[in-house]
Formats: sequence, C-alpha cells, structure tokens
Amino acid sequence: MVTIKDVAAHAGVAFKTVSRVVNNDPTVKPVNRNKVLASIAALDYRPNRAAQMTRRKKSGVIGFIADELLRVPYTFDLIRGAQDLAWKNNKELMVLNVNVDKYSIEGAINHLLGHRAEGIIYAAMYHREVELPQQLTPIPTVLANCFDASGRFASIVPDEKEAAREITAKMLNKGYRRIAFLNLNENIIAGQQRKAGAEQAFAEHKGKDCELHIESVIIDDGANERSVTRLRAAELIQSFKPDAILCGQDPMAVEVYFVVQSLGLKVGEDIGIGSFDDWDIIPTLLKPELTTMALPHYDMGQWAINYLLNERTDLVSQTAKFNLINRDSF
Amino acid sequence: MVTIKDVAAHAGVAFKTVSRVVNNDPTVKPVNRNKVLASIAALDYRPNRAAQMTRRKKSGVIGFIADELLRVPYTFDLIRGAQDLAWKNNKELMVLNVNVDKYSIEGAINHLLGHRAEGIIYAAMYHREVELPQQLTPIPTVLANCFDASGRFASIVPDEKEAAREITAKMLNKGYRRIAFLNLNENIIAGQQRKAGAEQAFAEHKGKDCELHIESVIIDDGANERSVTRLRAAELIQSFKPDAILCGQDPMAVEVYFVVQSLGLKVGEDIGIGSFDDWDIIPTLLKPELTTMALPHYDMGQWAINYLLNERTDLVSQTAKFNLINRDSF
DNA sequence: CTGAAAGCGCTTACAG
DNA sequence: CTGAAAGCGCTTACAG
Repeated sequence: MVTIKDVAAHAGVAFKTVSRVVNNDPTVKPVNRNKVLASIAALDYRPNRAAQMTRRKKSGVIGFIADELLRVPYTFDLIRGAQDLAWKNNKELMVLNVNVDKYSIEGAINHLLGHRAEGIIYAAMYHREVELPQQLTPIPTVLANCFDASGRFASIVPDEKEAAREITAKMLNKGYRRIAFLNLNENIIAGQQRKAGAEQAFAEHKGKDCELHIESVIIDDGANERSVTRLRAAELIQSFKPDAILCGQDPMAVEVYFVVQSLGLKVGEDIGIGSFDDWDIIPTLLKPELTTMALPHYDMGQWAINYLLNERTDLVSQTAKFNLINRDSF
Repeated sequence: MVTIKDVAAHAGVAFKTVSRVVNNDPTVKPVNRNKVLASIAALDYRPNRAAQMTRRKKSGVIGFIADELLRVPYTFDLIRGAQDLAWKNNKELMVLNVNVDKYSIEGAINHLLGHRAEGIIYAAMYHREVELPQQLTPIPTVLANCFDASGRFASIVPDEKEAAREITAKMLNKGYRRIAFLNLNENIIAGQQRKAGAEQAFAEHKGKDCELHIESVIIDDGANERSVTRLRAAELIQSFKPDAILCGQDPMAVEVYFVVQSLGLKVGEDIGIGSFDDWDIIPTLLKPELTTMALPHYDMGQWAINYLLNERTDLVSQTAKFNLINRDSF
C-alpha cells in the first residue's frame, strides 16, 4: 500500500508536508499543496485510518449495541438515524447485534473497549427497562428505546402515552364515539402507557355518549405470546358495537381488516381503524391504507448519537414524539 | 488508557512478554503467563486494536456495501449471515449503506480503502445486475444478490427458477390443476426466471387437464410501480377459475387473501395459495398461514464472506436454493 | 524462554 | 511556511 512517504518522495517534499495537506493545514504554500495533491491523486493515496487512530489516540468509533433488534423491521431506523449523523461527523458507527443465544452484551462491550470506542448507544428492540453490566461505565453510554433501572444512563424512549392520546383524540374529533382499543399486552410499557393515553383523550374530550373499551388481545401464556385479535374483534363488533377500533400495532390491524371484511363491513366507512408503529409496508398494503402513529426510531437514533457527539453527561430521560401518518382508515 | 507497558510494569516483566501472552504465544513460562494474566485482569487491560492493525499491516476489516438494502426487512439476513461468520473469524464487518440520495458507492469504497479493508461484499436489495466502479478492483470483491455485467466478480444469487419449479411442482403433486401465477414485473430477473420455473414444472408434470396462467400484476408505469393484484385476482377467479394461486411475493398474498375472502371462498379449502420470500411476519399473520419459498439471504451472506475468508479468486456464478416453508395455505 | 531494538504509518511538539 | 525528531501502542525480527 502506498504510504505518506511514497507521496512525499513523489512530490519532492517532506512527508510531514503531506500530512499537513491531508489534514487541511492552511499553512502549506499553495505550490506545495498542489504538488502534493497531484501526487496523492497519481498514486491513489489514502491515509491509513488505523495509523491515524493510533497516533491520535482517538478511535473515532461509536459503538451501537442492538439488543435483539432487527427482528422487527422498522427498528433498523434507529441505526439509520445514528449512522447518518455519525457519518457526517466522521465517526465510525460499529454496530453489534446482541442476543441471548449467540452474542453476549459483555462480548460486545469487550469488543468496543478493544476498539477504544468513544461512546456507546445501547438500543432495545421494544420499549423496555434494561439492566446493563457494570463494565459499561468507563465509556459514555446512552440508551435508545429503553431505560435502565439504576438510573446510571441518559435515555430516550417513545412517548407512548402522548401517541395514544393524540390518535384517540383525533378519532373523537372526527366524530367517532365508541372506540375499542385492542391493546398490546399490558405487561409491557407500550401497553400500559398507551392505555393511559387513550383514557386521557376520553377524559379531555367534552363530547357525551362516548365510550372507550380497552382490552389486551396479546395473551402471554408463559413462553410465547399469541394473538386473540381476530376472535375478540369479531365478538366486540357484535357486542360493544364500536364505530372505531384502535389497534396496538399494525399487524393487528391486518387481522382486524380481515374480520371487518368477513362481517360484510367496510373499513373507513362502517368502522374506522387506527393503529401504531407504521410497520414496514403493512399500512400501505391494506386498503384503505392505514392511518397509524409511526414510531420515532430514526429521531431516537439521531438524538442518541447527538448526545454522545456533544459529550453530554446529564442524566436526562428524554421522550420522542410519534408521527401521525394520515391515511384513509378513519 | 492502560497500555501493554503498564501491564508489564505491574507484572514485573518486559512488555514483549505481555505481548506474547496476549497473542497466545506458547513459549511463555507458566509462572510469567500467570503473572501477566493477573495483571491484565487487575488493570482491565485490552489490546488496542488500532495499534495492532497498524503494526500488523492487516486491518481485519471486511466491508459490506448494502445497496438500497434494508428497505426490505428480510434483506438484513444477508448482513446477519456475513456478520456471524466474520465475528467467528475475528474480522470486523464494516457495513455501509449506499443509496442514490445520500451515499455514493464511490464514497463507500473510499471509506473502506482508508480502512484498508481486506475484502468487500457488495449486496443489492433485490436480485439484479449491477455495474460497479473500476475503483473496486484493488480489493477482493464478491457480489451477493446481484451480479455484474462485466464479469469481473464472483457472485451468488437466489435460484429463482428452481424455486418456482419446486413450489409449482408441489402444487401439482398435491392435485392442483389450474394454477394462476400472479407474477412480479417481468422486467426484473426474479419475474423472468420464476416464470420459466413454473413453466418447467408444468412441462415435467405428467398429469393432464393442467393449465397454467401467468401474468404480471406489478405494473411499472414510469417512475413508480403499482399493484393490480386485487383487481386481477378477482377477475381471474371468475374467468380462469384457478384452484390455486401462486403469488410473486408475500405482500401480494395478503392482497389475494382479501380477495378470496371477499368472494366468500376459503384459502386452503376452496383455493390454494403459495408465494415467495417469507417476508417478515406476513406469512404467519395470515390465516391459514402462508406456504412460501424463503429467500436464502442468510446463506448468501455466509457464502459471500466465506469466499473472501478463503481468499478465493475464481469467478464463480453461484446460486443459492430457496427454502420451502411449509404452512397451511395449500 | 525472554528482552532490547527497530519499525508499522501516521501525528505531535518543537526548531528554524 | 517546512522539516527532523520523537512518539502512539503495538508486533516483527533478532539476539541471547
């Protein structure tokens, strides 16, 4: 590989001058700068990043530990948000997938420590509490889509409650009066907080004759989860007679669309449907297209890396707002 | 940060001895090895990767250029397959997303060149031909899910034709006689080859009264594509009267399920449905669950990195077999 | 089995 | 404005 010395010899200057040109040192005389630039181009020279890092004693590496991420498609936006900004700031985002079967968090941290990572983003697949090894402490760390029990780290999580309040309020404002909210499992944070948000919207709404029915249709029988969405949607349409159904996540909306159609009803006409997540192509695959609250993963990824780039150390608990994606289902 | 010299001082040996222990040199006397190991643990020492790379003149980096990848969820398996093996072989997989708007291929290659990448995997979002800049040539490169026009690179792509032949043959063997294949756009390779595969299955099948109808339901009107799947599925069920429908990809199957239900028919009873891709959660979200040919992305990722790890240079054009995921839709 | 020297490709700190 | 020296944290090559 061509080195700084090869370029220097080719250009007829000291190799230190080449270094100056490479690092945009303005003190280089234009004549020399041009000679060097020409030689760099001629030899196709590129500074060796590893050597730069060694000498500078700065790695330029930011670690991204993705805990069980990427089993859900849109979570990749967390990485994308971080990566875009890392790139702009000349940092290397080193992404490590971690999961119970294969790679331990400890392994990932060791790896990043070996690379002298300047910061770490730890991201979870779904909004939850995490417990991180003590080992992390030497490196500035920020959590995305999760928060820690011990309060050692800054974190950003989606504002579940506000999202549910917003979409429920929107339904009420459109004139829907009887809303059935087929919620996620209420053991998880999204389930709990969205319930509270929907209730708040009803409490704030002045209209009368409004009724809210909330129930969890993701059943957690020990090891795995199963959905009773189809069953309960069908039953509720007969009994509770909702004019709108709010679904805990877009895949549930698919199930509800099938039920609605099977009962001879039309989404968006006989019954409104709303949802959460903006899950991959699902919302636009459905007809009418699904109005849903998009998770702010991209924003959270950006916020997290900005926190590190700005060398913040305050222990904020930040929330990120969902984006209402207005389509045609209610 | 603690360095090799700190460890040496703490252990009372030359720093070269620490280096030997770190690199598992068997010639170190057990007494000294243990002293060093104890000091490493006490000081929480970890070799500086950048310094190692600099001195060894090996980066240990393999680049993964993801062209517009990750807009389709399962394509992440390409990365996962490569990453798992990279990890095992102590290589760093440096993943770079490339897309028209933001990051150029040239930018990605420059980046990798600066890191002295030892090899590059170039992966496309969907099976297609690509044209790569001349710049790539100095580094061993292999293509995944795509192939190049010039024949400069080894590549691995999914065996589309065999996949279509297999699932069509399976339908025929189960007794289905009139199969409507709602194909992808036939401008793309998957569309072309799957058509050929379905036709081959019919040609090979001995049964009589069999009929195959193939048509593309993804219309390409200039800039964007639109699906006429619902429309054509409904019309064909009336006119061609298929007893089975094969869909070009799982999202199309969702559309067909809606059509089938709207006509008062039952998937798996009145009409069989098969598909391609194994797209995220779609196949199990449908009821009955969808039988589909899973794209071999994970395998292709593994094959590609193995090609590089084994320092192969032969210009193979490898194909990877889809996996038939047997569920209940036909 | 161990260590002192040289060197990887750069940047830092200093001299001129 | 430019260069020669020293040094980053390691490994290589060699001597003992």
